[in-house]
Amino acid sequence: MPELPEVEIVRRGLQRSLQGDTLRRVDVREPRLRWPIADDLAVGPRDRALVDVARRGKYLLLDFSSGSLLVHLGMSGSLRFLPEPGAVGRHDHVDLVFDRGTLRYNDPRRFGSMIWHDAARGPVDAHPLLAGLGVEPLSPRFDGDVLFAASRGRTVSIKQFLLAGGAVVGVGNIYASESLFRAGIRPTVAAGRVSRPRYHALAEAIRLTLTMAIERGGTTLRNYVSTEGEPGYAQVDAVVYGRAGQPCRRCDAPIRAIRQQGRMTYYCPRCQA
DNA sequence: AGCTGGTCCTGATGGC
DNA sequence: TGCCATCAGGACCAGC
Repeated sequence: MPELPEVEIVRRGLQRSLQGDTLRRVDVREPRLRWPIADDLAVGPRDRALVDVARRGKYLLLDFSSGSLLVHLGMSGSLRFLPEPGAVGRHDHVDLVFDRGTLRYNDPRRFGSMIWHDAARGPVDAHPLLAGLGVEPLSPRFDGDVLFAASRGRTVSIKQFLLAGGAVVGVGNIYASESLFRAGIRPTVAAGRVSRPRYHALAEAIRLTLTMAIERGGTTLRNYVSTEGEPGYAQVDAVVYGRAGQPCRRCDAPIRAIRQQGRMTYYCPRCQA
């Protein structure tokens, strides 16, 4: 599934090939995504130039002068840039037709979303879906103090605390396990009971894990992502994720799998005290 | 307010 | 071989 690194790679690809280009038409073949695609999606950005492509958490923000197109890839969404549109395939739900080519949205599970935010309604950062998001993990503002401060008094596990996105965004299920392993923190410990020094280690682990994945992904994936078809690089490189019963790469103890809030978590019972 | 569990959906997987 | 049940997962949301 697209985690933050993949979304960031898509963002860069979009910027490279479509920035400055004019959107002429939106073809919606299947509006039933996480929320039904509204009619204004086809109207708001029409005949406008794509000014910038930004990212907030796992949301892509296609910024036009008239507003922003919010795109979330959900679990199985992907965007492909096609100079020539070609035949429409299964789950190809939306086409954004630019002068230079077509940006095609494909999403088998339809957990993704496409939402138009008109500039007249204020800055896109204030959009309800974005307003409550935590700090960007790759920004200079992100460090252990941010996590420490946000976690005081919280009784949920550190894993759930990370996943919730209120403190830091973009740490999905895979990277939560990976980062906690690197920081030597047990996923089940209450967020409010983790010390400041350990949060500093965790923040570094998160930054490192995500940065490495972006670098790796930049060479592994081309241009536009494809979530389907390509081997998930995150899983290929996983230290603990998906490795239940296999020896810890650091200490050889068998990796343990547990379920937290219905999500799988993997950790080393010896390295993560 | 914080926390839990439900929900959407389809492709992959495994048992029979 | 085919069919059916189960599961995975992002993130919002209702209900306590």
